Amino acid sequence: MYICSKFSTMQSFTEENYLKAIYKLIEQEGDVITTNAIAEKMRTKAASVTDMLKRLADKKLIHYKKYQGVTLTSKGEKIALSIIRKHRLWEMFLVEKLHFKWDEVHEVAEQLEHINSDKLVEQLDKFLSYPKIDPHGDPIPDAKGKLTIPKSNLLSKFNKHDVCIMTGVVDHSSGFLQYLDKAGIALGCEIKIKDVVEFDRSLRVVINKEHTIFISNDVAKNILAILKK
Amino acid sequence: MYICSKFSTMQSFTEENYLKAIYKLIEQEGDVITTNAIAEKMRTKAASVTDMLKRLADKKLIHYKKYQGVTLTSKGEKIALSIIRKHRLWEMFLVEKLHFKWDEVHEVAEQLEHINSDKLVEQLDKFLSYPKIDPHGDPIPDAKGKLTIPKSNLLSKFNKHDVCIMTGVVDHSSGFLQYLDKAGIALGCEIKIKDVVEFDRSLRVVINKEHTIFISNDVAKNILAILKK
DNA sequence: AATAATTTTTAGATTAGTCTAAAAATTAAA
DNA sequence: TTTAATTTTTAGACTAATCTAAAAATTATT
Repeated sequence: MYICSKFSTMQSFTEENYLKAIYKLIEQEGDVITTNAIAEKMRTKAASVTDMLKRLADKKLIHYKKYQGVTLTSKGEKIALSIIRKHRLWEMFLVEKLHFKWDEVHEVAEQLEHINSDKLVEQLDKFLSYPKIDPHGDPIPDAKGKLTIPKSNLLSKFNKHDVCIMTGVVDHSSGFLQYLDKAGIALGCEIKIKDVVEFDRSLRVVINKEHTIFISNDVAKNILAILKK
Repeated sequence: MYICSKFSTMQSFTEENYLKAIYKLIEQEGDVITTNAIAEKMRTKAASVTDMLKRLADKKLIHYKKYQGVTLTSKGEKIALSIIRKHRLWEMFLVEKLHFKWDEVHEVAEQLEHINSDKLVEQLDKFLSYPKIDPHGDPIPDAKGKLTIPKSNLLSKFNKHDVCIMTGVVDHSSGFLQYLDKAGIALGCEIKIKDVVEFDRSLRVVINKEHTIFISNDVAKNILAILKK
Protein backbone atom coordinates (compact mmCIF):
# COMPACT_ATOMS: atom_id res chain seq x y z
CA MET A 1 0.00 0.00 0.00
CA TYR A 2 1.41 3.31 -1.09
CA ILE A 3 0.52 6.34 0.95
CA CYS A 4 1.36 8.79 -1.75
CA SER A 5 1.35 7.14 -5.13
CA LYS A 6 1.54 10.38 -7.07
CA PHE A 7 5.28 10.72 -6.54
CA SER A 8 7.43 8.09 -8.18
CA THR A 9 10.18 8.72 -5.62
CA MET A 10 8.00 7.47 -2.80
CA GLN A 11 8.71 4.32 -0.82
CA SER A 12 6.17 2.39 1.20
CA PHE A 13 6.57 2.33 4.98
CA THR A 14 7.73 -1.27 4.68
CA GLU A 15 10.43 -0.46 2.16
CA GLU A 16 11.62 2.38 4.35
CA ASN A 17 11.77 0.06 7.35
CA TYR A 18 13.83 -2.50 5.44
CA LEU A 19 16.29 0.18 4.31
CA LYS A 20 16.61 1.45 7.87
CA ALA A 21 17.17 -2.08 9.19
CA ILE A 22 19.86 -2.75 6.59
CA TYR A 23 21.56 0.57 7.39
CA LYS A 24 21.65 -0.25 11.10
CA LEU A 25 22.96 -3.76 10.49
CA ILE A 26 25.77 -2.39 8.32
CA GLU A 27 26.57 0.08 11.10
CA GLN A 28 26.88 -2.71 13.68
CA GLU A 29 27.85 -5.88 11.91
CA GLY A 30 29.94 -4.90 8.94
CA ASP A 31 29.54 -4.20 5.27
CA VAL A 32 27.59 -7.11 3.78
CA ILE A 33 24.32 -8.15 5.38
CA THR A 34 22.66 -11.57 5.24
CA THR A 35 19.03 -12.41 4.60
CA ASN A 36 18.68 -14.04 8.02
CA ALA A 37 20.10 -11.04 9.86
CA ILE A 38 17.48 -8.83 8.20
CA ALA A 39 14.73 -11.35 8.93
CA GLU A 40 15.67 -11.33 12.60
CA LYS A 41 15.83 -7.54 12.81
CA MET A 42 12.50 -7.14 10.98
CA ARG A 43 10.88 -9.96 12.99
CA THR A 44 9.80 -11.65 9.80
CA LYS A 45 10.66 -14.73 7.75
CA ALA A 46 13.66 -15.18 5.45
CA ALA A 47 11.34 -15.84 2.50
CA SER A 48 9.65 -12.47 3.00
CA VAL A 49 13.04 -10.81 3.12
CA THR A 50 14.11 -12.40 -0.15
CA ASP A 51 10.93 -11.10 -1.80
CA MET A 52 11.57 -7.58 -0.52
CA LEU A 53 15.27 -7.64 -1.48
CA LYS A 54 14.28 -8.33 -5.08
CA ARG A 55 11.94 -5.36 -5.03
CA LEU A 56 14.52 -3.05 -3.45
CA ALA A 57 17.14 -4.18 -5.96
CA ASP A 58 14.70 -3.47 -8.85
CA LYS A 59 14.39 0.07 -7.49
CA LYS A 60 18.19 0.40 -7.27
CA LEU A 61 18.07 0.95 -3.53
CA ILE A 62 20.33 -2.00 -2.69
CA HIS A 63 23.06 -4.06 -4.30
CA TYR A 64 21.88 -7.65 -4.17
CA LYS A 65 22.99 -10.93 -5.68
CA LYS A 66 21.34 -14.21 -4.81
CA TYR A 67 22.99 -15.92 -1.83
CA GLN A 68 25.61 -13.13 -1.72
CA GLY A 69 24.08 -10.71 0.76
CA VAL A 70 23.17 -7.06 0.57
CA THR A 71 24.64 -3.56 0.67
CA LEU A 72 22.94 -0.20 0.23
CA THR A 73 23.31 1.90 -2.91
CA SER A 74 23.93 5.58 -2.28
CA LYS A 75 20.27 6.21 -3.09
CA GLY A 76 19.22 3.58 -0.53
CA GLU A 77 21.57 4.96 2.10
CA LYS A 78 20.22 8.45 1.55
CA ILE A 79 16.70 7.26 2.23
CA ALA A 80 17.79 5.27 5.31
CA LEU A 81 19.52 8.34 6.73
CA SER A 82 16.51 10.53 6.11
CA ILE A 83 14.32 8.08 8.03
CA ILE A 84 16.82 7.98 10.89
CA ARG A 85 17.01 11.78 10.87
CA LYS A 86 13.24 12.04 11.14
CA HIS A 87 13.08 9.37 13.85
CA ARG A 88 15.62 11.11 16.04
CA LEU A 89 14.20 14.61 15.51
CA TRP A 90 10.74 13.37 16.49
CA GLU A 91 12.18 11.66 19.58
CA MET A 92 13.75 14.96 20.50
CA PHE A 93 10.44 16.74 19.99
CA LEU A 94 8.56 14.24 22.12
CA VAL A 95 11.01 14.52 25.01
CA GLU A 96 11.75 18.23 24.88
CA LYS A 97 8.37 19.67 23.94
CA LEU A 98 5.79 17.08 24.94
CA HIS A 99 7.62 15.82 28.05
CA PHE A 100 7.71 12.16 27.13
CA LYS A 101 10.17 10.03 29.08
CA TRP A 102 13.13 8.58 27.15
CA ASP A 103 11.65 5.08 27.19
CA GLU A 104 8.22 6.16 25.86
CA VAL A 105 9.30 7.78 22.62
CA HIS A 106 10.47 4.92 20.44
CA GLU A 107 7.14 3.42 19.42
CA VAL A 108 5.64 6.79 18.46
CA ALA A 109 8.79 7.89 16.60
CA GLU A 110 8.60 4.64 14.60
CA GLN A 111 5.34 5.97 13.18
CA LEU A 112 6.31 9.62 12.83
CA GLU A 113 9.53 8.83 10.94
CA HIS A 114 7.47 7.95 7.86
CA ILE A 115 5.66 11.26 7.56
CA ASN A 116 6.69 12.71 4.24
CA SER A 117 7.25 16.46 4.06
CA ASP A 118 10.57 18.20 3.58
CA LYS A 119 9.22 21.44 4.96
CA LEU A 120 7.96 19.65 8.07
CA VAL A 121 11.35 18.13 8.81
CA GLU A 122 13.29 21.33 8.25
CA GLN A 123 10.89 23.43 10.35
CA LEU A 124 10.94 20.81 13.11
CA ASP A 125 14.74 20.84 13.09
CA LYS A 126 14.68 24.63 13.41
CA PHE A 127 12.00 24.51 16.14
CA LEU A 128 14.28 22.21 18.14
CA SER A 129 17.30 24.51 17.55
CA TYR A 130 19.11 22.06 15.26
CA PRO A 131 19.95 19.34 17.80
CA LYS A 132 22.99 17.14 17.11
CA ILE A 133 22.11 14.23 19.43
CA ASP A 134 18.79 12.61 20.29
CA PRO A 135 17.55 11.74 23.81
CA HIS A 136 19.30 8.35 23.66
CA GLY A 137 22.63 9.91 22.76
CA ASP A 138 22.45 8.89 19.11
CA PRO A 139 23.64 11.43 16.53
CA ILE A 140 21.06 13.12 14.27
CA PRO A 141 22.01 13.27 10.56
CA ASP A 142 21.74 16.76 9.05
CA ALA A 143 19.51 17.68 6.08
CA LYS A 144 22.12 16.27 3.71
CA GLY A 145 22.30 12.98 5.61
CA LYS A 146 25.65 13.76 7.14
CA LEU A 147 26.51 12.56 10.65
CA THR A 148 28.80 15.02 12.41
CA ILE A 149 29.10 13.00 15.58
CA PRO A 150 30.29 9.38 15.51
CA LYS A 151 27.84 6.72 16.59
CA SER A 152 28.41 5.10 19.96
CA ASN A 153 29.09 1.40 20.39
CA LEU A 154 28.50 -1.02 23.21
CA LEU A 155 31.49 -1.10 25.53
CA SER A 156 31.39 -4.89 25.14
CA LYS A 157 32.34 -4.50 21.45
CA PHE A 158 35.67 -2.75 22.09
CA ASN A 159 39.03 -4.51 22.28
CA LYS A 160 42.02 -4.75 24.60
CA HIS A 161 44.02 -1.50 24.68
CA ASP A 162 41.16 0.61 23.29
CA VAL A 163 40.67 3.95 25.02
CA CYS A 164 37.15 5.30 24.83
CA ILE A 165 34.74 7.92 26.10
CA MET A 166 31.51 6.98 27.83
CA THR A 167 28.58 8.51 25.92
CA GLY A 168 25.45 6.84 27.25
CA VAL A 169 23.63 3.79 28.56
CA VAL A 170 21.27 1.20 27.15
CA ASP A 171 19.61 0.31 30.46
CA HIS A 172 18.32 3.53 32.04
CA SER A 173 17.01 1.89 35.24
CA SER A 174 17.88 3.69 38.45
CA GLY A 175 19.49 0.50 39.76
CA PHE A 176 21.96 0.45 36.89
CA LEU A 177 22.65 4.18 37.08
CA GLN A 178 23.38 3.85 40.81
CA TYR A 179 25.79 1.02 40.07
CA LEU A 180 27.62 3.25 37.56
CA ASP A 181 27.80 6.09 40.08
CA LYS A 182 29.35 3.80 42.63
CA ALA A 183 31.83 2.50 40.06
CA GLY A 184 32.85 6.07 39.22
CA ILE A 185 31.60 5.75 35.64
CA ALA A 186 29.89 8.90 34.36
CA LEU A 187 29.03 10.50 31.02
CA GLY A 188 32.20 11.72 29.30
CA CYS A 189 34.68 9.79 31.42
CA GLU A 190 37.60 7.92 29.88
CA ILE A 191 37.54 4.12 29.93
CA LYS A 192 40.76 2.33 29.06
CA ILE A 193 40.46 -1.39 28.41
CA LYS A 194 43.40 -3.12 30.04
CA ASP A 195 42.22 -6.68 29.59
CA VAL A 196 39.39 -8.79 28.19
CA VAL A 197 38.87 -12.02 30.11
CA GLU A 198 38.31 -14.69 27.51
CA PHE A 199 36.26 -17.00 29.69
CA ASP A 200 33.35 -14.64 30.50
CA ARG A 201 34.12 -11.57 28.33
CA SER A 202 34.44 -9.44 31.48
CA LEU A 203 36.71 -6.40 31.32
CA ARG A 204 39.47 -4.95 33.41
CA VAL A 205 39.37 -1.21 32.81
CA VAL A 206 40.91 2.02 34.09
CA ILE A 207 38.50 4.87 34.70
CA ASN A 208 39.83 8.39 34.10
CA LYS A 209 43.42 7.14 34.51
CA GLU A 210 42.57 6.93 38.20
CA HIS A 211 41.22 3.61 39.33
CA THR A 212 41.02 0.08 37.95
CA ILE A 213 37.77 -1.89 38.12
CA PHE A 214 36.27 -5.07 36.74
CA ILE A 215 33.15 -4.89 34.58
CA SER A 216 31.04 -7.94 33.74
CA ASN A 217 29.97 -8.52 30.14
CA ASP A 218 26.35 -7.90 31.21
CA VAL A 219 27.32 -4.44 32.40
CA ALA A 220 29.55 -3.73 29.39
CA LYS A 221 26.61 -4.51 27.09
CA ASN A 222 24.68 -1.66 28.70
CA ILE A 223 27.30 1.05 28.41
CA LEU A 224 27.75 3.13 25.25
CA ALA A 225 31.06 4.64 24.27
CA ILE A 226 33.08 6.03 21.38
CA LEU A 227 36.73 5.48 20.59
CA LYS A 228 38.93 8.30 21.87
CA LYS A 229 41.29 9.41 19.13
CA MET B 1 -1.52 -3.25 5.53
CA TYR B 2 -1.78 -2.82 9.24
CA ILE B 3 0.73 -0.54 10.91
CA CYS B 4 0.14 -1.89 14.35
CA SER B 5 -1.40 -5.34 14.18
CA LYS B 6 -0.89 -6.10 17.86
CA PHE B 7 -3.96 -4.13 18.89
CA SER B 8 -7.29 -5.52 17.74
CA THR B 9 -8.84 -2.05 17.98
CA MET B 10 -6.62 -0.73 15.18
CA GLN B 11 -7.91 0.41 11.84
CA SER B 12 -5.86 0.73 8.69
CA PHE B 13 -5.23 4.21 7.29
CA THR B 14 -7.70 3.44 4.53
CA GLU B 15 -10.46 2.43 6.90
CA GLU B 16 -9.88 5.58 8.93
CA ASN B 17 -10.09 7.69 5.79
CA TYR B 18 -13.39 6.11 4.76
CA LEU B 19 -14.87 6.73 8.23
CA LYS B 20 -13.71 10.33 8.12
CA ALA B 21 -15.19 10.81 4.63
CA ILE B 22 -18.53 9.34 5.71
CA TYR B 23 -18.58 11.55 8.82
CA LYS B 24 -17.98 14.66 6.73
CA LEU B 25 -20.61 13.71 4.17
CA ILE B 26 -23.17 13.21 6.93
CA GLU B 27 -22.22 16.62 8.31
CA GLN B 28 -22.84 18.31 4.94
CA GLU B 29 -25.34 16.27 3.02
CA GLY B 30 -27.64 14.70 5.53
CA ASP B 31 -28.03 11.48 7.44
CA VAL B 32 -27.76 8.65 4.89
CA ILE B 33 -24.81 8.54 2.53
CA THR B 34 -24.66 6.91 -0.91
CA THR B 35 -21.92 4.76 -2.36
CA ASN B 36 -21.30 7.22 -5.19
CA ALA B 37 -20.94 10.18 -2.83
CA ILE B 38 -18.24 8.28 -0.93
CA ALA B 39 -16.54 7.24 -4.17
CA GLU B 40 -16.36 10.86 -5.28
CA LYS B 41 -15.04 12.09 -1.93
CA MET B 42 -12.43 9.31 -1.77
CA ARG B 43 -11.52 9.75 -5.45
CA THR B 44 -12.04 6.07 -6.07
CA LYS B 45 -14.52 3.77 -7.82
CA ALA B 46 -17.95 2.75 -6.57
CA ALA B 47 -16.93 -0.92 -6.66
CA SER B 48 -14.04 -0.24 -4.30
CA VAL B 49 -16.38 1.59 -1.96
CA THR B 50 -18.81 -1.33 -1.86
CA ASP B 51 -15.94 -3.66 -0.94
CA MET B 52 -14.86 -1.37 1.87
CA LEU B 53 -18.41 -0.83 3.15
CA LYS B 54 -18.75 -4.58 3.64
CA ARG B 55 -15.55 -4.64 5.63
CA LEU B 56 -16.55 -1.66 7.78
CA ALA B 57 -19.96 -3.21 8.40
CA ASP B 58 -18.32 -6.49 9.47
CA LYS B 59 -16.35 -4.50 12.03
CA LYS B 60 -19.56 -2.78 13.23
CA LEU B 61 -18.23 0.65 12.31
CA ILE B 62 -21.12 1.48 9.96
CA HIS B 63 -24.77 0.56 9.44
CA TYR B 64 -25.01 -0.71 5.90
CA LYS B 65 -27.65 -2.47 3.85
CA LYS B 66 -27.18 -3.18 0.15
CA TYR B 67 -28.47 -0.37 -2.03
CA GLN B 68 -29.74 1.46 1.09
CA GLY B 69 -26.78 3.70 1.90
CA VAL B 70 -24.67 4.13 4.99
CA THR B 71 -24.64 5.70 8.44
CA LEU B 72 -21.99 5.52 11.16
CA THR B 73 -22.38 3.42 14.29
CA SER B 74 -21.37 5.16 17.52
CA LYS B 75 -18.10 3.23 17.39
CA GLY B 76 -17.49 4.43 13.82
CA GLU B 77 -18.35 8.00 14.69
CA LYS B 78 -15.99 7.91 17.66
CA ILE B 79 -13.13 6.87 15.41
CA ALA B 80 -14.01 9.50 12.78
CA LEU B 81 -14.04 12.20 15.44
CA SER B 82 -10.69 11.08 16.83
CA ILE B 83 -9.16 11.31 13.36
CA ILE B 84 -10.66 14.77 12.85
CA ARG B 85 -9.41 15.82 16.29
CA LYS B 86 -5.89 14.72 15.42
CA HIS B 87 -6.03 16.35 11.99
CA ARG B 88 -7.04 19.72 13.40
CA LEU B 89 -4.61 19.62 16.33
CA TRP B 90 -1.75 18.87 13.95
CA GLU B 91 -2.85 21.71 11.64
CA MET B 92 -2.77 23.98 14.64
CA PHE B 93 0.72 22.76 15.54
CA LEU B 94 2.01 23.28 12.02
CA VAL B 95 0.69 26.85 11.84
CA GLU B 96 1.41 27.99 15.40
CA LYS B 97 4.70 26.27 16.12
CA LEU B 98 6.29 25.50 12.75
CA HIS B 99 5.00 28.62 10.97
CA PHE B 100 3.29 26.89 8.08
CA LYS B 101 0.81 28.97 6.13
CA TRP B 102 -2.80 27.89 6.46
CA ASP B 103 -2.91 26.62 2.89
CA GLU B 104 0.18 24.43 3.36
CA VAL B 105 -0.96 22.34 6.30
CA HIS B 106 -3.66 20.10 4.91
CA GLU B 107 -1.54 17.55 3.07
CA VAL B 108 0.81 17.00 5.99
CA ALA B 109 -2.05 16.81 8.50
CA GLU B 110 -3.63 14.13 6.31
CA GLN B 111 -0.62 11.99 7.15
CA LEU B 112 -0.19 13.00 10.79
CA GLU B 113 -3.85 12.32 11.66
CA HIS B 114 -3.18 8.58 11.46
CA ILE B 115 -0.40 8.49 14.05
CA ASN B 116 -1.64 6.30 16.85
CA SER B 117 -0.78 7.33 20.40
CA ASP B 118 -3.21 8.61 23.01
CA LYS B 119 -0.41 10.18 25.01
CA LEU B 120 0.86 12.01 21.93
CA VAL B 121 -2.55 13.54 21.20
CA GLU B 122 -3.20 14.60 24.78
CA GLN B 123 0.27 16.12 25.21
CA LEU B 124 -0.02 17.89 21.86
CA ASP B 125 -3.39 19.32 22.90
CA LYS B 126 -1.82 20.58 26.14
CA PHE B 127 1.23 21.96 24.30
CA LEU B 128 -1.13 23.99 22.10
CA SER B 129 -3.12 25.19 25.17
CA TYR B 130 -6.24 23.21 24.32
CA PRO B 131 -7.34 25.06 21.17
CA LYS B 132 -11.05 25.02 20.29
CA ILE B 133 -10.76 25.95 16.59
CA ASP B 134 -8.18 24.99 13.98
CA PRO B 135 -6.48 27.38 11.52
CA HIS B 136 -9.32 26.93 9.02
CA GLY B 137 -11.95 27.84 11.61
CA ASP B 138 -13.16 24.28 12.08
CA PRO B 139 -13.97 23.21 15.64
CA ILE B 140 -11.62 20.71 17.30
CA PRO B 141 -13.38 17.82 19.06
CA ASP B 142 -12.23 17.30 22.66
CA ALA B 143 -10.70 14.08 23.98
CA LYS B 144 -14.18 12.58 24.32
CA GLY B 145 -15.10 13.49 20.73
CA LYS B 146 -17.34 16.35 21.76
CA LEU B 147 -17.62 19.52 19.65
CA THR B 148 -18.22 22.57 21.87
CA ILE B 149 -18.48 25.17 19.12
CA PRO B 150 -21.60 25.36 16.91
CA LYS B 151 -21.27 24.07 13.41
CA SER B 152 -21.05 26.59 10.63
CA ASN B 153 -23.27 26.74 7.56
CA LEU B 154 -22.43 27.05 3.90
CA LEU B 155 -22.41 30.66 2.75
CA SER B 156 -24.68 29.56 -0.11
CA LYS B 157 -27.43 28.77 2.43
CA PHE B 158 -27.71 32.32 3.76
CA ASN B 159 -30.20 34.94 2.48
CA LYS B 160 -30.23 38.51 1.23
CA HIS B 161 -29.42 41.01 3.99
CA ASP B 162 -27.81 38.40 6.24
CA VAL B 163 -24.60 39.52 7.90
CA CYS B 164 -22.28 36.69 8.82
CA ILE B 165 -18.81 35.83 10.01
CA MET B 166 -16.55 33.65 7.94
CA THR B 167 -15.56 30.62 10.03
CA GLY B 168 -14.01 28.17 7.62
CA VAL B 169 -13.88 26.43 4.27
CA VAL B 170 -15.08 23.14 2.81
CA ASP B 171 -12.47 22.93 0.05
CA HIS B 172 -9.06 23.10 1.72
CA SER B 173 -7.08 23.04 -1.51
CA SER B 174 -4.34 25.63 -1.74
CA GLY B 175 -5.85 26.88 -5.00
CA PHE B 176 -9.10 27.76 -3.28
CA LEU B 177 -7.37 29.25 -0.24
CA GLN B 178 -5.27 31.44 -2.49
CA TYR B 179 -8.42 32.61 -4.28
CA LEU B 180 -9.89 33.63 -0.89
CA ASP B 181 -6.73 35.48 0.05
CA LYS B 182 -6.89 37.43 -3.18
CA ALA B 183 -10.57 38.20 -2.67
CA GLY B 184 -9.79 39.56 0.78
CA ILE B 185 -11.82 36.87 2.49
CA ALA B 186 -10.19 35.61 5.67
CA LEU B 187 -11.18 33.79 8.84
CA GLY B 188 -13.34 35.96 11.06
CA CYS B 189 -14.13 38.58 8.47
CA GLU B 190 -17.64 39.98 8.08
CA ILE B 191 -19.60 39.09 4.96
CA LYS B 192 -22.76 41.07 4.29
CA ILE B 193 -25.04 39.64 1.61
CA LYS B 194 -26.31 42.53 -0.50
CA ASP B 195 -27.94 40.51 -3.22
CA VAL B 196 -28.61 36.94 -4.37
CA VAL B 197 -28.79 36.62 -8.16
CA GLU B 198 -31.70 34.33 -8.84
CA PHE B 199 -30.44 33.04 -12.18
CA ASP B 200 -27.18 31.41 -10.97
CA ARG B 201 -27.39 31.82 -7.17
CA SER B 202 -24.28 33.99 -7.22
CA LEU B 203 -23.87 36.57 -4.46
CA ARG B 204 -23.03 40.25 -4.27
CA VAL B 205 -21.38 40.73 -0.88
CA VAL B 206 -19.54 43.37 1.13
CA ILE B 207 -16.39 42.20 2.89
CA ASN B 208 -15.60 43.87 6.23
CA LYS B 209 -17.76 46.88 5.29
CA GLU B 210 -14.93 47.76 2.93
CA HIS B 211 -15.24 46.32 -0.54
CA THR B 212 -17.97 44.72 -2.63
CA ILE B 213 -17.30 41.54 -4.63
CA PHE B 214 -19.23 38.92 -6.54
CA ILE B 215 -19.08 35.31 -5.41
CA SER B 216 -20.24 32.42 -7.58
CA ASN B 217 -22.46 29.75 -6.08
CA ASP B 218 -19.61 27.27 -6.50
CA VAL B 219 -17.42 29.40 -4.29
CA ALA B 220 -20.23 30.15 -1.81
CA LYS B 221 -20.77 26.43 -1.37
CA ASN B 222 -17.18 26.15 -0.16
CA ILE B 223 -17.25 28.92 2.42
CA LEU B 224 -18.47 28.31 5.96
CA ALA B 225 -19.98 31.05 8.08
CA ILE B 226 -22.17 31.74 11.08
CA LEU B 227 -24.84 34.43 11.40
CA LYS B 228 -23.53 37.54 13.15
CA LYS B 229 -25.84 38.36 16.02
C1' DA C 1 36.00 -34.92 -1.71
C1' DA C 2 31.69 -36.47 0.07
C1' DT C 3 28.30 -35.71 3.34
C1' DA C 4 25.82 -33.04 6.75
C1' DA C 5 24.08 -28.71 8.39
C1' DT C 6 22.73 -24.30 7.48
C1' DT C 7 21.18 -20.55 4.78
C1' DT C 8 18.70 -18.78 1.10
C1' DT C 9 15.53 -19.00 -2.57
C1' DT C 10 11.39 -20.67 -5.06
C1' DA C 11 6.64 -22.18 -5.34
C1' DG C 12 2.24 -21.51 -4.10
C1' DA C 13 -1.28 -19.54 -1.02
C1' DT C 14 -3.40 -15.52 1.65
C1' DT C 15 -5.10 -10.78 2.75
C1' DA C 16 -6.14 -5.72 2.05
C1' DG C 17 -7.09 -2.72 -1.21
C1' DT C 18 -7.72 -1.55 -5.77
C1' DC C 19 -9.51 -1.89 -10.66
C1' DT C 20 -12.76 -2.94 -15.04
C1' DA C 21 -16.69 -4.88 -16.96
C1' DA C 22 -20.99 -6.91 -16.48
C1' DA C 23 -25.19 -7.95 -13.77
C1' DA C 24 -28.78 -6.55 -10.57
C1' DA C 25 -31.49 -3.22 -8.12
C1' DT C 26 -33.44 1.20 -7.72
C1' DT C 27 -35.26 5.50 -9.44
C1' DA C 28 -37.01 8.42 -13.11
C1' DA C 29 -39.62 9.08 -17.26
C1' DA C 30 -42.74 8.23 -20.82
C1' DT D 1 -46.79 0.76 -15.53
C1' DT D 2 -43.63 -0.59 -18.51
C1' DT D 3 -39.31 1.22 -20.26
C1' DA D 4 -35.14 3.87 -19.77
C1' DA D 5 -31.50 5.78 -17.03
C1' DT D 6 -28.87 5.62 -13.10
C1' DT D 7 -26.83 3.61 -9.14
C1' DT D 8 -24.96 -0.14 -6.82
C1' DT D 9 -23.20 -4.65 -6.44
C1' DT D 10 -20.85 -8.86 -8.08
C1' DA D 11 -17.32 -11.32 -10.53
C1' DG D 12 -12.83 -11.73 -11.62
C1' DA D 13 -8.20 -9.93 -11.93
C1' DC D 14 -4.07 -7.26 -10.17
C1' DT D 15 -0.30 -5.61 -6.72
C1' DA D 16 2.28 -5.33 -2.29
C1' DA D 17 3.37 -7.77 1.48
C1' DT D 18 3.17 -11.65 3.96
C1' DC D 19 3.33 -16.78 5.11
C1' DT D 20 4.63 -22.19 4.99
C1' DA D 21 6.87 -25.91 2.95
C1' DA D 22 10.03 -27.64 -0.20
C1' DA D 23 14.05 -27.10 -3.25
C1' DA D 24 18.58 -25.24 -4.19
C1' DA D 25 22.90 -23.21 -2.94
C1' DT D 26 26.44 -22.41 0.30
C1' DT D 27 29.29 -23.51 4.24
C1' DA D 28 31.08 -26.67 7.64
C1' DT D 29 32.53 -31.24 8.99
C1' DT D 30 34.13 -35.49 8.66
